[in-house]
Amino acid sequence: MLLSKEEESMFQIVKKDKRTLARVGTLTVPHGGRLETPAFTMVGTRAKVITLEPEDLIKTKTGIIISNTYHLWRGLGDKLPQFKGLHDVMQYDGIIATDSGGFQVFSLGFGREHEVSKVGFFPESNSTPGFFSDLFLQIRIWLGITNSRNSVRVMPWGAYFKDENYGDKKFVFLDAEKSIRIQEKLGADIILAFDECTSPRHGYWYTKWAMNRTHRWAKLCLELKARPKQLLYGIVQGGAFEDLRRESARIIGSMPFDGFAIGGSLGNSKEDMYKVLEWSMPYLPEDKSRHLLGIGQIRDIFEGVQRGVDTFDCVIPTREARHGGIWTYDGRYDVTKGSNKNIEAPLLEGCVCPACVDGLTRAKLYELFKNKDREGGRLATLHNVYFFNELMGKIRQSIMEDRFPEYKEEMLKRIEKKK
RNA sequence: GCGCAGGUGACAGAGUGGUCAAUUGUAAUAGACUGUAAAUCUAUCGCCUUCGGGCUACGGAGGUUCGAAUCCUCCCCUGCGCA
Repeated sequence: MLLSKEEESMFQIVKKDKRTLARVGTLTVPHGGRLETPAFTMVGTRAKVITLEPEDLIKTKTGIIISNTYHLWRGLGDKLPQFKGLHDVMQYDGIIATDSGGFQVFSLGFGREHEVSKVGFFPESNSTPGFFSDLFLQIRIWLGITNSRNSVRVMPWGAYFKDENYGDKKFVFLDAEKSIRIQEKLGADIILAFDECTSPRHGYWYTKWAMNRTHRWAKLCLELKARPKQLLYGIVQGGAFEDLRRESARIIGSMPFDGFAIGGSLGNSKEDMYKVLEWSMPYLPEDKSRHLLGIGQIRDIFEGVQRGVDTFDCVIPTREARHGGIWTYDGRYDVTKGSNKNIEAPLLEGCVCPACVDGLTRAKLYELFKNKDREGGRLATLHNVYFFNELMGKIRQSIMEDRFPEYKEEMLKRIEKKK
């Protein structure tokens, strides 16, 4: 499909909020898909949003999905060359992105060793490692001496992942080139540069060195990318250190990527995370879309939009659904709690998600969860996914109507008032 | 009536002289989940507590022993088999 002149720019700003950096935009990808932003990306790591069927994606108004290079690559093994492409496999016409595998460098590596998520919360650890501690760590990694939980070894040229099927003996290797080649084969509309996501517990120096690797790899990804029909996004790193974040955003932001993602360790608190956004955003071209990787809680979505984020992705709506967490405009509740046993009401009053419209009640969903019926997880996922998509629509609408800050305040008050 | 086999915390089911308030699983309750090692994980789960400990507990009643859920006696109950 040929793009008209006005569609040449892959991202178009439709409306800018006057009081914040929030904006409504349209993201167009080469295969023809279109997305109104701000939008939430559902996570379908292994080419499937867990529990959902193709028709469910349409029913939940899901406009964009992100799959994962590492998991698909490992999962497909030697069947990768025969892979028909994500749109085919998922039977999905919306926009599909693939993460590069850079997050697994962290999640399977120091995420496990440090037992943290990328937004860490450990107020007790007030001291960050110093230069020599970081140097020592860097040398240990290169020598392959890390905690046994850590199954990744990052080298200057790429990352080695322990192959769990072969004990500790065998490693598989992923680098910028391989990640790009796999992502081209997977055939998403948007692909991401291969990066190294660091841990919130890494010190300044290690974070800086990792950031420099990410920058080198970013340049490589740009040079190696062959397919014009895929958009390539660069990833800003730099942990929660202001000068690193600014440097990374400046360097990545000046490269000719089609869009930009903010990744990474986002610090030790929500405040850190919001600061990271504030430090990075000024260096990212305004006319390119900005994605906040792996972020997801309702408050974070509002704070992100306020600071200029266009797209988010997170497992929260889908994973929490499978665990019984039901999202509503009055916060989240756990449908597996006994208090739901006799509540003959929709999951959310007035909800028009496919599950609620079908007559699902809290009591019925409670029962499905108690019976360990997988249908429970599916129905809860339908609801949450619809809810998140609907919420993003309301956010877009509030920006269009110049009342985003008020809407944010009202929503956060409602959503966080509980308990 | 005789012969076996049993009776353990909400349930299932370990334990057969001390380290047992009693393994484990389920249920229950609470919590967590942020580019999916996750349809998962954690905590609590007899009563009281100044968190040191105290008290009541393994069908019931006695007994042996320094010490019993564990051994003995009697009783009650359940299942299977034979009458």
